[in-house]
Amino acid sequence: MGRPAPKSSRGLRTRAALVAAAREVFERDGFLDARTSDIAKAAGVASGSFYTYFDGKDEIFAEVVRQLREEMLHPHVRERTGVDDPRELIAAANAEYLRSYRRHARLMAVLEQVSQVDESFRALRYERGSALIERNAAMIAELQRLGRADAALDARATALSLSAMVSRTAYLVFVGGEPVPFDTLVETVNRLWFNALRLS
Amino acid sequence: MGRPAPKSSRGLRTRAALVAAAREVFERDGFLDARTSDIAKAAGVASGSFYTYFDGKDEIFAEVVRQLREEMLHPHVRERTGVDDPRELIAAANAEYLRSYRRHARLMAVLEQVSQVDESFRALRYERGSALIERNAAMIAELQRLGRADAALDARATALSLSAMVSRTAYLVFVGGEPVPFDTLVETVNRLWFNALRLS
Amino acid sequence: MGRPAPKSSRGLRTRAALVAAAREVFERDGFLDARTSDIAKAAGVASGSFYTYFDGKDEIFAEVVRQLREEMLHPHVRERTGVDDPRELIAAANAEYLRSYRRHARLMAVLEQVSQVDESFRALRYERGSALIERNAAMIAELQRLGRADAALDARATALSLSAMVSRTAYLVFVGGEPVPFDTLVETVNRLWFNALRLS
Amino acid sequence: MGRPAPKSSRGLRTRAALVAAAREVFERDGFLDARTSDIAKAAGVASGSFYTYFDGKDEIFAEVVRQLREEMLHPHVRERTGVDDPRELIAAANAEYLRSYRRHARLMAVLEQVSQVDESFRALRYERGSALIERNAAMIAELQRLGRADAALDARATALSLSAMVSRTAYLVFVGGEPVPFDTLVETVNRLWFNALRLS
DNA sequence: CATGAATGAGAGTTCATTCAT
DNA sequence: GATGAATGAACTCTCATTCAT
Repeated sequence: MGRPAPKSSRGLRTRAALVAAAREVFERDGFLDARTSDIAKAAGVASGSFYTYFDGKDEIFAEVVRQLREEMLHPHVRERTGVDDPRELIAAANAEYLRSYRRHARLMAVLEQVSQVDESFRALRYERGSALIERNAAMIAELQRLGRADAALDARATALSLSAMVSRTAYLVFVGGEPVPFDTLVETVNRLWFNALRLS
Repeated sequence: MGRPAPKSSRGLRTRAALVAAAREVFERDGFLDARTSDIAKAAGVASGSFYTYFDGKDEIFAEVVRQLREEMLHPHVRERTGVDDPRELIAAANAEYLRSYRRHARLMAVLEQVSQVDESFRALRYERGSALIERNAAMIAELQRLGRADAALDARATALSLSAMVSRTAYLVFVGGEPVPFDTLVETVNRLWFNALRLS
Repeated sequence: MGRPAPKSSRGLRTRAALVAAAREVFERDGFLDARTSDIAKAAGVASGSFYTYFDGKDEIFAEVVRQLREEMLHPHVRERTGVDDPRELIAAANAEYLRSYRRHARLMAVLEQVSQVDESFRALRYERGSALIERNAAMIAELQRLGRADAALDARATALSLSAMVSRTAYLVFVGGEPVPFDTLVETVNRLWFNALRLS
Repeated sequence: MGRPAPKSSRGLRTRAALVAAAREVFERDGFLDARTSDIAKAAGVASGSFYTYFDGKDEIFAEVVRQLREEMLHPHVRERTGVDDPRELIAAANAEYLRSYRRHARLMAVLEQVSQVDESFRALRYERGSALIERNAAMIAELQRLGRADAALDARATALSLSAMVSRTAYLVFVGGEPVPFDTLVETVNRLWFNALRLS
């Protein structure tokens, strides 16, 4: 699956140029209207060269998303070990997520579009991929066990709902243009989490 | 814009058959893969007859959505005058919305898809359509004024976020197949609203 | 399988024009070099109209071959009941086949080409399709039983070989241009059959 | 025409590897579906290296066929001098041909395919190549002159037909899978020759 | 001599929309 | 009003061949 990786540095450069061009084209045109030939042109290569590295639009989009994930996860998120106040943890995660979303809003919009169209990209969305929900559910359950969160809530349904709330609101604001200032958004979302969980 | 409404009863019947067929086809194939010729075939008319009544796929989809809104709003929602306990009001609205969503899940999925693709359908979604957000925001502000809801929350951002939470979670469960029992979903969502607002 | 049959007489005409055009194009260009767009153009219709009636080159070629078979089998072959001298029967069948082959030489050449390329057209060749071999084998076995043909021959292998001889020689002469006069060809082939079988 | 023969032993090795690889690829994929890049890959060289030795697919195929002819003709055929019973000569030639055909069935199938597609390869086939037909015709004429073969037959047409019979039947059995045991095939073909010629 | 990336013309196919009957 | 055939622009993907390194 997928074309063989380039063996020369020239190939490496061309491939990278294609991915960068794809990102631009996807952001500009959306997934459906993007044409492989436009990506090739934007990368400054012949249309056929696209197929030296990718099997089609899906493949290169997957690569773009892979890069996006790196950019959204790497920075600070996991490195925040040592923090054990759940409020701080949640607040930091939300803020980080919203900052990332804002930075990559156009691409997130495309990802959202693709998720609706292509089953296989569903998993890449915030609320589902990578067991984020499960991790949050576990955290909530633990807080409930410690008597620090509302015990009447179903941990998993709560994790799902609150995560959905953050990602969806981010979409409505950064992509949909709902007029909410960034700081207000972060504060509101955080406070809603705390209140919702009845975090002591 | 739009084709003239049919005058004969035969024309009325054909038009209705097309709309019903469109709904089936959209539910089965999604918006993008639905072909006008398939809709015509499903309605038992010639492909050309489609254009006697509609200008294209968008037009007939708009009609289907118009019907959907009728079905989702009419029943009991607005008629629930006289109730003034905010908890009951919110709980009833959420439950009703989730029930509707479940009933029309396939079409809601298509609507979601279309929203991503076609700018002009964005407005039809739950969180924005018909000033629902604004009404919720007003309600929240009123509760805050009465000292019955967390005064620290931004009313509009809160209305937006909580509405987004409900609709997005509905999507994840009813369309995406997230395994959450219906009653758990309703209870969780309601409780999250109450907690989030600190409804006294 | 296959596109729906035309429902109007106009459609019938267009379909027929496409088949006729296909025959010309196949005879002129061979199967591999024939383009569906050329067939459409030769039929005087838009390139897309081709697909109103056929799924692709294979489909229309199959239709051309179907017509060819009609033309090659109908005329006199089966109607020659009442003849029971095996020599006459064989001679008549060979002569008829060779006459047909000569008449349709160009198309037979294309059919030969396609048989080499596409598994699914193999069966259309003379030596295999339609149990011709089996019928000949049965005839040979019967003659052997009556003591009128060389009993030492394997009936089926003989039928296969002699049929192959006729069709292949026809190909070499009518398509390949081997310089053998028609009458010489018929006489030689007949005499070879008689001798080979030792028909008394 | 054709690229210059390699001078270094390294070049010699590469060229030989390409020819061997070509043979495998042709047998596996047929002529039309074989890609020069696959041949290069199978030979363990870069795709561009192919063109150091050959001008294209046709060229290397010609080389493969040249090798095939060597293998099919060299062994015993010509060395059988001293035999002058025509029956033995014919029987030996047929048996040898059929044995060779069976051994190289896959490649013969490809050769057959190519003959249909490429004019310039027609001449390589059994029935025409290298004056075999003419030699057979001369032999038949001689036998007729000696009164040992049916004088009523046209010598050349007969040579053509009987040769065609053998090669075509071989194709049908070894490539087409017609169920005829090898020994039955040889015996039948031989006896058909003898009978057909009325060899005394 | 070997490498492997780059090229780009070209063919098949789809389907929304029109319109003569 | 209904029919259904006709249209044709648009886009993807392949692969033999070249050539700079």
